[in-house]
Amino acid sequence: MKLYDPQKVEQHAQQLWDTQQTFRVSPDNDKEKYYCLSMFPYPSGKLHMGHVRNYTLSEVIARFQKMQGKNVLHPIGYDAFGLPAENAAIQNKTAPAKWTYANMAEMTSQLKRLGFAYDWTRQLATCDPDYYRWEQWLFVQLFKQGLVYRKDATVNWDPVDQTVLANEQVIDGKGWRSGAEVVRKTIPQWFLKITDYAEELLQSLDNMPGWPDSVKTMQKNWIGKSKGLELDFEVPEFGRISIFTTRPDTLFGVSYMAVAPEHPLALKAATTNPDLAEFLTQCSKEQSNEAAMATMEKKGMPTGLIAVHPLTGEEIPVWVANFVLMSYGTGAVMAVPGHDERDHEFALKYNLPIKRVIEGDGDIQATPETDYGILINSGEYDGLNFDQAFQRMQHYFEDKGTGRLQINYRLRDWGVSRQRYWGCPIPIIYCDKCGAQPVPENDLPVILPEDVVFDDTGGSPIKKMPEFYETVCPKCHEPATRETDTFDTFMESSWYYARYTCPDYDQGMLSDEADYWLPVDQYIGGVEHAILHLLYARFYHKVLRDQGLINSDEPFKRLLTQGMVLKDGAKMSKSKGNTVDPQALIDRYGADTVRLFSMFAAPPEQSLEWSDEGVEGASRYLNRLWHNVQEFIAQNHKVGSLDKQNMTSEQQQIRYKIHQTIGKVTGDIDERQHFNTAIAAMMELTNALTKFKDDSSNGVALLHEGWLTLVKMLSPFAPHITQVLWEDLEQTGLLAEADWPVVDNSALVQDEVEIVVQVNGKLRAKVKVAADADKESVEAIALAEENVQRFVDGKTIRKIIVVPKKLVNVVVS
RNA sequence: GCCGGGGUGGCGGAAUUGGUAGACGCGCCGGAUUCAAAAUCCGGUUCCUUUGCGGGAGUGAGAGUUCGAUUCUCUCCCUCGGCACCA
Repeated sequence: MKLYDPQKVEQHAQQLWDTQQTFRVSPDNDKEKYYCLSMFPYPSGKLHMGHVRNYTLSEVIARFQKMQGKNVLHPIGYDAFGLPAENAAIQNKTAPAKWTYANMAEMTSQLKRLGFAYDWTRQLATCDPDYYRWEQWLFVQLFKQGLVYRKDATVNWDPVDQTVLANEQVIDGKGWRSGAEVVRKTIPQWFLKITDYAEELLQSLDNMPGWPDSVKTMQKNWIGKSKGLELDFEVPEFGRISIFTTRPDTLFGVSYMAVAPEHPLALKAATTNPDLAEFLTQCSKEQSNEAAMATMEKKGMPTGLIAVHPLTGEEIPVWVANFVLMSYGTGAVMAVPGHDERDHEFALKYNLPIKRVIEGDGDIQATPETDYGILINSGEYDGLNFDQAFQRMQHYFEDKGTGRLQINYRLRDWGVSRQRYWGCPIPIIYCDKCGAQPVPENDLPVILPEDVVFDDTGGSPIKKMPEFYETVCPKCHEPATRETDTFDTFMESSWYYARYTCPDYDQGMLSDEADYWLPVDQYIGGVEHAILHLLYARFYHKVLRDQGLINSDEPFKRLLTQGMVLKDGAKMSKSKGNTVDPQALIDRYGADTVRLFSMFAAPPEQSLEWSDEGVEGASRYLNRLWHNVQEFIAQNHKVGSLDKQNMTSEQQQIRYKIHQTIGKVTGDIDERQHFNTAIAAMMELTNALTKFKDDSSNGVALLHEGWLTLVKMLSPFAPHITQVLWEDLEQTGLLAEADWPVVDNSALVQDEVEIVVQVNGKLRAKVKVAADADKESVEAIALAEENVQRFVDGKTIRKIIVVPKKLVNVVVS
């Protein structure tokens, strides 16, 4: 009998797919298309188990869909720009490009060794000028259409290295290399008007049944639509300032105002107030990310300025507060400590008045009451509820011209400028006379020089390369300066899924083929991308649609968010030293085992706890399968057709098991996407077939059907071993191109079912009844059970609940 | 802090619509095979109690709804992910 040699088996199968170009696809209008995609990897070095898991998930779905007869696009590429390449460049004294290309080559060979069913002809890398030139082209179009603008924004500045730091490079408020205290610095940067699409991005979520509710909720909250009033407050010594509030009903409870440290009012007041100026400097050293803002100590300082309450005429102090965000609303808020948590905390700390203006009987001085209610202490507005008060105030301020209805979004415009080298150059030229000019389309792409040297500060080399940034103005042809910032790498990952449909097209960003394949039918990737990447990609898709490049509204029909791969309860990482190298496992057990284990260990959405023993188990299972099928083949039976009319009870049972498993596995892959239970069901079938010893003609026919069915169903998970078993079972063609098995409902008919008998909800017996037995006879059979009688005897039967084909519950007292 | 997940045997997990808690696998225990070991095969394996049949408890903690709750509701604890310059 043939022995199972994974390395030999896998080489054989991979060679077949390679020479026959099995997974190369082109549009075919005779077949239903299916586009299956995993989030592409950042080429950080070698593959890690998270990659293996991600790509095996899309692999199983892609191969399954192909066996359903669909025209399946399953591509792969590299998200090649990014910070780690620069870090490696500093550390290893190599150019980021060199490091990146070497990593891509390494990872490609690993992906090939895993036998993934990719169309390798469509491979792309985002650092390729043939890719990013179209990103630059799109940016120029958006620039011309006014969807791009430049404004000042905050960055982390390392004053020693004289460089901008990513949030990740700021550790406890200090630069990661220099250790210097990082400060906030404001510099002009480019923005995409994603907020123009906020409403559509929000509305479309209601029409995306293929996305997990959790992701849709996160995006909804991220967009954060809120309806409120924008109100103008007169500040006699400054002018008018606007605030945004969702709670105008609490306007009479305002006891102070607060503005962001970057607010013009704060800056002006600081010019004559050294203490305030010092406070603003302090604020500029605090981290500006949202988590830090929310958890830091709330601090403030009065500006000395007074605002006039628009309804009562009362004078209220204007404070600067470190928790007010310049980037949300107007950068100024009215503070109602009686009915807002944060205002309350601040008022207690600085001894500001707390007023009750919503009915209630708690101690408002001790605890704020944030629920809606009936207005009190609000003059003519007393007795109104939230909606009434909102409307009357809206009308009042609109008539006066000092307030207006305002829909606000928490979502901010997308800042795309990065002061980094290893990214796509922003195609802009600055001219002293003509201002910022887009690079003419004929001059695209602006190519990033790849032969560069990094110094120890980590600053971008192209900022010191006159041969890169010295140019002429495309309008007046006078000497001008090229933009040296590059794009946020989310720009590349926002449209790569579309470029896979036509990766070599050089006449435009996308060809007609895009609309054949798009939208992506199944997208798979880490849950950590639930908001940013997925929101940016959705935005980009709508932009591409509005440019007339594609005709769908959303990029990803169905989304599967996979959990992380853990070892010893922690995320695998080099610094923790708890990584597992998939390559070593492939060398030892083969790709099929690694793939099978990664699918079997946990359902895809959950985190996966690594287990060396579990891999051993997967390998053992494949060995057992191989052995059992080879043993069946070695017996050299003549396989005839099944005589369904004359089956023994055992034969009926094994046939039931085969077809029940087909239903289970198909549903688990297609609908539930719980691949672990699909594998468990196949293991059960393997166990059942192994135990089924029957040399009769029907027995052999059933075993043949069973093993063949199993080989087919396991093929998306373990395509190599099953391809060889398929050949050994004397089947023709490639298993990857075979039809998926279909359930024969006649095999699932059962005359008898087992039902559970409970007394007061506790299991007391199991009985077999006819499948079509009526309620009365089921009750009678259940009550006749000896162990049921023990618990019913001497008590009164209150009622009997019968769930057909499942259970009987006798309620006694 | 805010938003979104997760918590079930010794371990990974199963229970799909409120209906047998622990499928499948790992580990462990016992047996077969072997000169011996590895590998393989067979059997057992939630905990407590019982020779056995059986009984009791049990899904992070506490309450609630229900004939019946791992599943629904509320409060709390722990943990993971995201928070806009990591990708």
